[in-house]
Amino acid sequence: MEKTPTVYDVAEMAGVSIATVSRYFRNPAAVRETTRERVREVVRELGYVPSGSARGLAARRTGTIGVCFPSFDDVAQIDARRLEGGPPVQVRVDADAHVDTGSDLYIAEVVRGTEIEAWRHGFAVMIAVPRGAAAHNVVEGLAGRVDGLVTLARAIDADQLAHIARRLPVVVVAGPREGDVYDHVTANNHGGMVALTDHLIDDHRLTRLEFVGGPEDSPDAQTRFEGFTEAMLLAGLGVPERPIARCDFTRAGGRETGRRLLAEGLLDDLDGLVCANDQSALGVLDELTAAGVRVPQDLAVTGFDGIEASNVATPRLTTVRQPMVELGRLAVAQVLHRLNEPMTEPTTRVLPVEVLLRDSCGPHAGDVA
Amino acid sequence: MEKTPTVYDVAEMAGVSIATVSRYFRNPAAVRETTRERVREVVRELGYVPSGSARGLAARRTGTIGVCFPSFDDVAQIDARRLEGGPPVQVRVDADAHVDTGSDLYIAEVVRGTEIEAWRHGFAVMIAVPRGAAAHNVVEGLAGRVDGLVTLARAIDADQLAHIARRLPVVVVAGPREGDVYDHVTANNHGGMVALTDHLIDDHRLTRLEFVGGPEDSPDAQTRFEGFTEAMLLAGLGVPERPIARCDFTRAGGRETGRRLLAEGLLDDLDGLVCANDQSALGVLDELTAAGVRVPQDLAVTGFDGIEASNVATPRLTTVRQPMVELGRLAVAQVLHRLNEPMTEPTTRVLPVEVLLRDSCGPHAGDVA
DNA sequence: TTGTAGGCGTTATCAG
DNA sequence: CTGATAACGCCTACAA
Repeated sequence: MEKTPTVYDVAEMAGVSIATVSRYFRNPAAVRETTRERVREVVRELGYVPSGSARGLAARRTGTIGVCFPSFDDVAQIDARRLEGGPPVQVRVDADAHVDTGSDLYIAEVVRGTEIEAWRHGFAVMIAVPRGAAAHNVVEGLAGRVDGLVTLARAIDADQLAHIARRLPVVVVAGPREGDVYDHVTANNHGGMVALTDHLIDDHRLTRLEFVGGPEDSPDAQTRFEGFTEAMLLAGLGVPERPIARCDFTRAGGRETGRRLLAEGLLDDLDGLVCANDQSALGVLDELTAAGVRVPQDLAVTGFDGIEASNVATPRLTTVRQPMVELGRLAVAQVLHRLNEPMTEPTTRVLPVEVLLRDSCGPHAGDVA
Repeated sequence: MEKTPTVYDVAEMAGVSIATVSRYFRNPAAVRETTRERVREVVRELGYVPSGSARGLAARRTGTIGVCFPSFDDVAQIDARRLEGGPPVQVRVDADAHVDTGSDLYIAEVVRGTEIEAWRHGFAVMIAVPRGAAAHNVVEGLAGRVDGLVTLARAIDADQLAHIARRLPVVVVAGPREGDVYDHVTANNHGGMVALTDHLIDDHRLTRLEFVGGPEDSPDAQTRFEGFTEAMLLAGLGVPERPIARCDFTRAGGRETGRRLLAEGLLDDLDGLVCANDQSALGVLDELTAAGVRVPQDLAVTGFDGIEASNVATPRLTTVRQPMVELGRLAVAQVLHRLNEPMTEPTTRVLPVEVLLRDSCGPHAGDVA
């Protein structure tokens, strides 16, 4: 790289002041056409690119929204994996359908939504995953570089969240928790789970249902469980005190759970397994299929989220679709809103969900339109 | 938000100089324990967060890597879609397995890789999608805010790429093009496609094969086509001049292509369809299945990329897995490397691929280990 | 329409 | 170990 040119270099070479160069970028209409032309020329010539840092400092805003989300990938494993080596092409029979890429579609979609909405408003998006020992630094660095922050549940610890929320608008993508003062954007987890459970009970006549939960500290997982129990209760069925098992929202975790439930014979007199999310449901499905349990004939299985994999799995997974892209969009919209209206009360927006009846809960004559 | 505190506020309240406050963050070891404690206290008290802009300006580096990628979502449609409305829960039978979320798993995985590698080096990642009329501004804004840039193929036009590459390291995730001066990171598209085609020819005895291409301007799609023709040529088979069809790498595009090929009877005396990527292969598969064409019995279909959906589709799609996460990681690693060694020759790194033999090309006795 | 000048909040160098 | 004090590159009244 050549020495990076600045406004001064451009101004000098174009024979104008730095103010004019600045105007050329911020408000071209305020610059005479001929002058504009001259500046344009020099900018090309020099390969000038305005410094975002300088601009951010002077304008007191970065034009960037931060997005923070948790990661389930194993740090140590990342470190270990080599970036190279091996033959250029390897051919193998891939008989096992159970690959876990570690990717999280739900997060990817929400992030995509944030990018879309940010773009619509001329903002950029900065992503960060607080993992490892330096997690706090990651978050602090992010907070210092953005005008507002969107965070998924459990990505930032409560203390630090409180700290940075004093400086910039924070919107949490997940249900609010007790005494929580942030803006929230969430899907109708409760209503979706009630409707899904009702369907299993009313339309499929299933009565012996159990719930496979998510992480203890996930408010969404908790809300879904409550929706499940409420539907059971209202139907006059036995209400489980707690999930029959918990897993970490990953497919691998779902498989592990599936194996355990099978091994312990916990599935023997059960009609259905309602899972807290798709990935774990798919993992459970993997193991059931491998063990010869037929879904949905022997056991119904349902998920939650509506990721693409749930739609192409065999059997296709009945689930509740969250509007993931919209969650991300709305979160950013809310950040932007609060940037303008800082002093209004914290709000919680609940987006509608869609119960998608597919094959893993049984056949559908014409249940619903 | 209260008035944002600065180093000056912290320094004054802690009874130290701003230099010490700065040290507290950059090099805590250089500050006496007792002083450190005092500063820490005030930082908490005030809710102080260092300004990334000011820091970036003073330090002449932002600690951020930019990642630029194309988008296939329709801008007008985005604008139109409402963010709210509708009933809180909707229940419907979802009989059609053919949903296209518009998400691109390939990109999501590459981005995940960039984030991981950036994190390993203490960098943040800023993402941007140049779409719409302001595409140039998006890219320029990004370029001004980062220390280096990773771009996927076709995200940035050649002129602008040349412009910003004068100011910061640029790494392109895709094969190099004629007379191209950037660093590149790519998968072994050619070798992977040759090996896959060889497999179809040698192990399945398929001879009448056609290629479903990608976008005209995709170097990767082009390279894959060349791999295909090379294998055909070496096997002494008829070599198509060009792809039998082209589509835009999306599942919807694949379906459209599938419909056209079916309608025009182009599939009638064919053994197999080699597609340029998974999404389009899945789309083609959707239509074939709907039309009663049995895969692989009537026609073999293969993909390229190795996204998760290819693994759970019915039939499971034979494909070539690109190391997507590694592509992203390596791209960032290369940006970082060039940040230190600016004057070395442009390099192209080709990462190994894996041909995954699954069900969509026919049964595998024990072809390969 | 254009120029002047005073910040914006850090980092980094150099004394002490 | 700590404190002054220049940069750093741009924005934005205010003036001309």
